[in-house]
Amino acid sequence: MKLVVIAGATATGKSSLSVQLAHAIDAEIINADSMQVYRGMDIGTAKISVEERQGIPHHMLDVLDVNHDSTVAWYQVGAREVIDEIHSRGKNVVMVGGTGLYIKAVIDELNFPDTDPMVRHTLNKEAEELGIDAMFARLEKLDPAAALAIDRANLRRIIRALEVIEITGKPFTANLPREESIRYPDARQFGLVMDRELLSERIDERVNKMFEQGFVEEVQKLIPGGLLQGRTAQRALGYSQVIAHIQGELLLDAAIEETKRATRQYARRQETWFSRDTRIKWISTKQPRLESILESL
RNA sequence: GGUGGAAUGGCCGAGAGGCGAGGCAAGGGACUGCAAAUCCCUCUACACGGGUUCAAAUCCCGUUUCCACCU
Repeated sequence: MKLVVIAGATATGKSSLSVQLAHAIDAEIINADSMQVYRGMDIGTAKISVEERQGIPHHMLDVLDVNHDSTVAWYQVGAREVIDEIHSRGKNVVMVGGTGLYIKAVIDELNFPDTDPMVRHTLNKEAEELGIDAMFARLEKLDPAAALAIDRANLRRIIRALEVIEITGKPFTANLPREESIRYPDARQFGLVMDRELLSERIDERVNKMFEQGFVEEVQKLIPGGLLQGRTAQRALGYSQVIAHIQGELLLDAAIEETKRATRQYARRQETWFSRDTRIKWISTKQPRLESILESL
């Protein structure tokens, strides 16, 4: 049974292509977008509508409430279960999305040591009191290899490394596999590319449409559901800007412009991430997408 | 026409004789439980022409443009 991945930056047209592909190879779709997992976050995440899904089952989509946090570890487990379940029914899988880490976590043998809220809480408190330099110094002592890999200014990653060391009693780097071991060696990955200018135009268009379709109202409706309580959902592109607008910190026009800008920057980061994975076969706008994929399967 | 003020990198914006503020945008990059997150790097400007000075974005003179006010 096949596992086909469609990756690439936002607004490159992954979703609609994935439906076509699913039809062509008798597959079901698994979402690999960290924000589209949330129920109710539809307009702002440019989530594919039910009609557009054309009857193809979509998994890992609309599975989390906004007041819960999505994490890679959670996604990894869930997505793998779904993949194996679909395969066991004799169907293929198309995994689509722009969250590179999520895709990698599923396909490759990434293992995420547990997290402990108490440990983390203490570390955060210590960081506040002692400062980031002290935390980095501690990491340097406990795990020099990790300190080398983590930027001294990136508190979030420093704390996670310290957390893992404390929980497992082993250096953070000990948990990382030496060589690439792959969970789904037969997975085929495709990436959609578009030149910056075109992508930029598409992003602007898409964001304008979001606001016309009632993005602000969507956010307003999500707030009673706990949007502001969770850590991840409220930071989503556009959502954080709209929240700022609702709270009177940002004019509507500014929120729109900021969303466009932030989305463009995000697209760049996505390209950087995906460009590292040499297994990805890139498809440009000049090629017939569906055909190109079907040919190389 | 007169008087005064201003002119700084793609944009905003400090500096007021000698180490090229900073922010934003843009570009590049990192990435193993918040990843649409978090973080790193790069981009050498002072309107123009003269002058003073060892040294001028900073002082002086003129030119241009803009803004105020006056007639």
